Amino acid sequence: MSKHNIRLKDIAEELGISIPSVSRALNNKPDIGKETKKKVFELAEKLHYQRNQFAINFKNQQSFIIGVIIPQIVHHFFSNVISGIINEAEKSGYSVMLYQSNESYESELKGVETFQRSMIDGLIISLSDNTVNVDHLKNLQSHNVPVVMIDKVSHKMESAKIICDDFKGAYYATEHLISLGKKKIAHITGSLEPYTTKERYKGFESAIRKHGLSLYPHLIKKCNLVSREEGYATTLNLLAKKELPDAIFCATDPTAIGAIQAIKDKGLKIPEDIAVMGFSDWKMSSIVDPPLSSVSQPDFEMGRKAIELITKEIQLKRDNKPVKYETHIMETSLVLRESTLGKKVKVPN
Amino acid sequence: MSKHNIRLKDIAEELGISIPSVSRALNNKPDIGKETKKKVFELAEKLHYQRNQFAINFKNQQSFIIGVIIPQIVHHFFSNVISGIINEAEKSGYSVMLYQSNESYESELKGVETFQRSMIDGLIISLSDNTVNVDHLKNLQSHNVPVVMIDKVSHKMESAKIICDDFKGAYYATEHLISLGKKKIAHITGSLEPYTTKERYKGFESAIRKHGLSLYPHLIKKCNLVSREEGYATTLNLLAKKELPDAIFCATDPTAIGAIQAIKDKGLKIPEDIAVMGFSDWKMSSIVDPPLSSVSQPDFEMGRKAIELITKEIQLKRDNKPVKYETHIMETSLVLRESTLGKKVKVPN
DNA sequence: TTGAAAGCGCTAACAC
DNA sequence: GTGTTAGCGCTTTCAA
Repeated sequence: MSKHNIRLKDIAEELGISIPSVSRALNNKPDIGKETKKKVFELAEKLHYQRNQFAINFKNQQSFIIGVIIPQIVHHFFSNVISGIINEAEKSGYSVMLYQSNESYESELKGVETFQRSMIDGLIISLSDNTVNVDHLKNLQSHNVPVVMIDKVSHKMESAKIICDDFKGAYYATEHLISLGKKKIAHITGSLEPYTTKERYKGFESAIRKHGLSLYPHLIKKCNLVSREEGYATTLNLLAKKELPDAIFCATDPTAIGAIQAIKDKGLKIPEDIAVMGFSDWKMSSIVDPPLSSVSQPDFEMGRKAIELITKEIQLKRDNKPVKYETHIMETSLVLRESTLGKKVKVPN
Repeated sequence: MSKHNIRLKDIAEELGISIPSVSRALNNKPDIGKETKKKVFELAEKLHYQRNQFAINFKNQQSFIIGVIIPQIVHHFFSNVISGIINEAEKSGYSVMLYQSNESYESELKGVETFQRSMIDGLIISLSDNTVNVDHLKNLQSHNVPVVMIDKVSHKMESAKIICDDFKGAYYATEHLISLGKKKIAHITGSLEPYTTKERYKGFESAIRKHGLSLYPHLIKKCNLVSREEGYATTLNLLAKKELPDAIFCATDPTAIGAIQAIKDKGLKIPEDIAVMGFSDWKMSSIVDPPLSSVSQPDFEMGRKAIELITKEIQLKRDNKPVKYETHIMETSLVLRESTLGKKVKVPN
C-alpha cells in the first residue's frame, strides 16, 4: 500500500520533464514528442498511475453521473427501466446513481437534495404518487441540471418526458375482451391522480363506447393502491352483486391477480365465466393460475430512451445551444394468456 | 438563469470580507464573529448559494459514493438488497451508484473500472456466477477502496462478507418436509459453483441423514440456471421414473415454481402426492397456485448491514486504523404455505 | 475574530 | 515540442 497515489508530478519529476508534458502525453494530445510520450506511458504503466478523477471533475465541473429517482426498485416495471438506464448509460460513459422515493414526496425531496450535493449531470425521475409540487425539479433545472421525466410525469413543468400510450393500451385491451364476446365488462381503476391510471380508464371507456356497449356504473370500481389485496376485495365486492360482469379489466397486474384469486375462490371459471385482463405485464403474471393476459410496457426501452434524451440535453446545455423539450410516447403491446384466451391443451410427456 | 454559480468569493466581495471568513461562517466553525456569521448566512440565502461539491470532494479526496455491483436488478432478492442499501446509505450521507453485471465476468470488470473512475469510496458487490478471478477487486482494495462482498462471495480474497446461512436454511426446510411424513425427498440443486447452492445441498443432505432417511441418488437432480423452465423439465423427468418422490426441495423458487407446474400438469396433487419447497421466498411465490413454501432470506437487512460494514471500514482506513474483516452469517427463516401445508379452508364472504 | 497565503491535481493559455 | 504560469472553489494553516 503506497503512501500516496501517483500524480503527474511524480512522473514528471522522475522523468525530468514538466507536468503539462506528462498530461499531454497521457491524454494523447498532438503537441507532444513521440519519444517523450513513450517514456511517459511506460513509467505511468510501471507506477500503476491512475488519474485523479476528483481533480478532473473539479476542473470540468462535470461528474458524468446521472441521478435516477424512482418510487420503488422492487417493481418489475421499474427494475427493468433501471436496467435499461444503466446499460445505456454505460455506453455513453455515464454512471448511474439510484434513489427510491418509496412513493413519498418528502423522500423524493431528500433524494433530489442528495443528488444535488453529488453534483449529478442530469436527473431521470419517475414521480412518487404523492408528489404534486415539482418546485424541487424546477430548482434543479434552474441550476442547469437537465431533468427527464419518465412514466409518472408532471404537466406542471417543461421538460423532456417519456411515457407510454396508456390510453391506447387500455383501448386495445378492452377491445380484446369485446372481441371475445364479453358484454358486461368491469373496470378496476386507480386513484386517478397519477396520470397513468386515468389514461387507462379513458382508453377503456372509449373502447366500450366505440363498440356500442354499455358502460355500467356499478361495474366501475376505484381503489387506491391498485394492490393485490385491493383487487381481491374489490372483486369480491363486484361478485356479491346480482348482475355479474363477464370480464374485468384491471388497471394494474397486482389488482388483476387479486381479482383472479377472488373469482377462483367464488368457484367461477376464468375466462369462461369471467375473463381477466391486467396492465403492465409483471413477470409474475405469467405464472399465476391461469396465466394473466396483460398490456406490456416497453420498460427497458423507456430507460434506454431516457438516457438518450438526457445525454443529448446535457450536451446541448454545455454547448449553450437551445433545448427543446420533447414528449416521447411509446407503444404498448398486448400479451394474451389463458385468463382471456382459455386453456390450451397441455400434453405432459 | 445566472451566468455562473455563486461562489464564496461572490459573497465575500459583496460583504467586503475575506473568503475564509465566509467559509468559516457557512461551516459553523467556532472562530467566527457572530455578526459576520449572520450576515453571511443571510446573503448566502438571498443569493441561493450552493456549495460546490466538486471542490470539496477534490480537496478531501472523498466522494461519498458507494458503488454497488449485483448480477441482476430484476430479481426480487437483489432489488430488496439494493433497497436496504440505499435506505441505509442515505442515513450515513452516502449516495449509491449502481451497476449490474448480468452474470458476466467481463461486465463486472467494466463496472469496477467505471466505478474506479467515479472515485467511489467503497464497493459492495455480489459476484457474477461466471466470476472466478477476483483480481479486479484486489486491485480496488490495494487502492484503498474497501470492498464488501454480499451473498455471492469469494473465498479467494480477504474482505468483509455478508452471507446468509444457506446450510441451516436448507436443513430446516428439509426437516419441515420430513416432519410432514415425507420419506422420499427429491432435491433439485444448482451448478454447485456459486457457494450458495452447494451449501443448500449440504444442508439438505445433512437433514436427510440426521433423520435416518435414505438419500436416493436418482432423486438428486442438478440443473444449471435453476430457472423455472429447468425446474419444469427436471421435474417432468423425475416424474417419468417409476418410483416417485413424495416431496421436492428446490434450490431456488423459480425452480420450485416450474416443479409445481410440472406436478399439476401430470395431474398429481400438491402437497398430498408431492410437497414442494423452494428457497429465497420471491414475491411471486406467494401467488402461485398453490402458494409456495420457501426459505426467506433477510435481503433488505443484508443490504443494510453491507452499508454498516463498509462505512465502518471507510472510516477506519481514513483514520489509518487496522481493519479486520468479518464474515456475517445471517439467519434465514421458513415461510410455510400451501405447497407443503395443504389448503386452508377459505370462506368467501 | 479575521485575513493572507498556500495547496489539493489537473489542464488550458501563452510563451519560446 | 516543451516549459511557465495561472486557475478551477474550497479549506487549512499561519500571522496578526
